[in-house]
Amino acid sequence: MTNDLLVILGATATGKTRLGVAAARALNGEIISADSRQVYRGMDIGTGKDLAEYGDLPHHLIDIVDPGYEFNVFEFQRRFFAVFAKIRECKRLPVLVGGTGLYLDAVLKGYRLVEVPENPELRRELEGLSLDNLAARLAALRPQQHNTTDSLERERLVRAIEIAEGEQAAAAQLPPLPPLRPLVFGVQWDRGLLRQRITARLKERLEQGMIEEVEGLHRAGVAYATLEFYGLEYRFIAQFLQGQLNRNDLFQKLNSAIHQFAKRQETWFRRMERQGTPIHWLAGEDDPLPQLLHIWQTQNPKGG
RNA sequence: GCCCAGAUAGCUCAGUCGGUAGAGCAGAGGACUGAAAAUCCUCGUGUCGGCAGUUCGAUUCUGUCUCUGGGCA
Repeated sequence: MTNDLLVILGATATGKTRLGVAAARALNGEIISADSRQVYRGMDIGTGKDLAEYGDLPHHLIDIVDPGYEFNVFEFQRRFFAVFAKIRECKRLPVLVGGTGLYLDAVLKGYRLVEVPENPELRRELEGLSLDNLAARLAALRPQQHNTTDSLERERLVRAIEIAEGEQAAAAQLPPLPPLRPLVFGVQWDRGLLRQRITARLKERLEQGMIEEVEGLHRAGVAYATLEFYGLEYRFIAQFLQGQLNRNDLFQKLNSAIHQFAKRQETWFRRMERQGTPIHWLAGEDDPLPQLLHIWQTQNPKGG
């Protein structure tokens, strides 16, 4: 009972925030966000924070770092378990809501992530090596890499080597993660309808000043390269602001990039199911709350 | 009304010196453990506008019709 966790996942624009808030209200819960971009302060319209929807409902892991900071899965996992424990102490129900598949899996599958502090000795040793040598060294430690930029930037290469070596050293004495008893729901739409919603939402966001938001972040010191790495609205608007895209291309290209993103999210969720995480799918077209509560009640007969 | 150029995958177009065709984009599927809204992989049969002619064989040549641009009246 004390390890209960309600999870609501879904692609972008499925309405999972609204459902999460409604469910948390009904079940005496608090929201924990699993969104790799809503952690950043000031990135509001572009990440679809919907802050107004929460009202007085406590919500966590939103607006916790400044733009430019490189947040990551390890930090997410650590902060999640800290917040989870706190909410449980208050005898409330943690409601994990989000669409970042990697983050969801990090807690649901209990990724064994080791804290690897900076290693000055190793850094000194790597200082003299060329990029090629660093890349070779990383490749030896970790045969498959998933991010080509890791081998193009010195700073990231060094950090990647540091983590790979630190992992090997510390994996053995990793403390176990607290057990969870999750019940996972997914909000789902017909793909064509979801695309229509995304397009409509993009128009609204542009009218709400999304371009000005990105402009402001850049003026406040966030480099265009960083904004571009944040992807989607931040990437394409940064390109627009630098004169690389006209207004029409901004809309068209960003729009289909978000469509493609939604598809990738759904691919991840399907993979989660295949790998053993049961997901109760709810149709976004109908009001999914009653069905969610019904299933929740069935799984938790004591009520609560 | 006349002249010219088009009509090929959902869209933009390439191509076939006559043997039924291929790119980009869109779309679909997949991978994924320290920036994951990132990064990467795979997938292209469609009356080649309609009809008729030439030909063993036409999307490709010829005629004609329809439609779309542009020009001249």
